[in-house]
Amino acid sequence: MTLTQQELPELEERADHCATVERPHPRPDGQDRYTISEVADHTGLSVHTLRWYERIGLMPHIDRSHTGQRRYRNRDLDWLALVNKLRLTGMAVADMVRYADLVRQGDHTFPERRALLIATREDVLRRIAELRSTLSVLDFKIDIYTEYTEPAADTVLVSERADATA
Amino acid sequence: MTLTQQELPELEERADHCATVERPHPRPDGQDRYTISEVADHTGLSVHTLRWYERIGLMPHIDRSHTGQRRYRNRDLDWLALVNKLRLTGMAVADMVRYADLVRQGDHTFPERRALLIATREDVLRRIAELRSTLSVLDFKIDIYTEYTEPAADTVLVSERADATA
DNA sequence: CACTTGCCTGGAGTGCACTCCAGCTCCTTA
DNA sequence: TAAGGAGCTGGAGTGCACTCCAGGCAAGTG
Repeated sequence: MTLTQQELPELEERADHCATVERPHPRPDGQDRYTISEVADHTGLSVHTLRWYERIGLMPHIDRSHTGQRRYRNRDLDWLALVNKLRLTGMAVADMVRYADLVRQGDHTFPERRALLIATREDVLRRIAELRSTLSVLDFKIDIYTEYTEPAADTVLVSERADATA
Repeated sequence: MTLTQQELPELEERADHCATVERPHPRPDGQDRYTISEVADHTGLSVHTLRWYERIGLMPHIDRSHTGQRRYRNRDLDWLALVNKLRLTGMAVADMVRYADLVRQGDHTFPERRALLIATREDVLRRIAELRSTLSVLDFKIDIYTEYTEPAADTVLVSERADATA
């Protein structure tokens, strides 16, 4: 409990930071022709995964060099950043492919895209609520274990037992 | 952004609610001998999953009826509630089994259990931060689509284009 | 008594999201 | 020019977390 209160500012700060400070592109537009391994380094995804994303239709068309090697652009990095975020929220890859399809189909899919994002947003809110609830449980149990493993010298030991499920 | 601010109270409320209002046991201690399907209904886990959890060592010993059928107790429901929460945070089943092992080994594992919970807690905080960051991105994109799909009658249409990765 | 329902077991199967492999081309460096 | 390294493809393999199946037992119902 105590810890939850303590951490709130930390969370806010992080969220704001991530929202406003976009990681800049490694190279400016015009000189943005990244190899697959550069993109892997930048995004944290493996080269296997990058090729696989393309196969399943999760990526837009990727430019190729004259020898057929992939050359990613800054907009591809942006797309991958979004995919990465959605992935971390637990969104299924199939749903992301659905969204990619909508983008490919053109501007008339704006309402559908919007609906999909709003549904995702609701889902993210639910997950945050779940996590905060879990955090309370963890703090409760950690407090109990702390009492048992680090009893303060000037404190009378509580006779209460650590709860059965701890 | 606007929406994020708006939702904060909702999140807090939910977290507090889940933390403080424990769902009571369906039956009081002493009359708590639930069949596997009752437990499945209560926890939302399938009977398959419940049996599988037992097989892999994620459950403590479960009582059996004279005919060999499982009879779960209230403390088993409590344990499953914890497992369910940890599962929703993305904790690997193998890690939960590790924790269950520590519980089985007895009180001398208190420090190790505490360390494990603290590590999990850090992980949960990271996930919450990620989700909040994703939320910002979603709100940003939703705002853009809202402008394009529901332009207010008294508002001049902005000429800015929806960003490329939307 | 037959029938249905619920539970039991060990083991096989499923879906997802990667992850790796074999065999190839192309380019650079010694 | 030989060797090494990065990239290419289609397809096979992996690990996780379930999910289902076959075959059987026990209790309740008409």
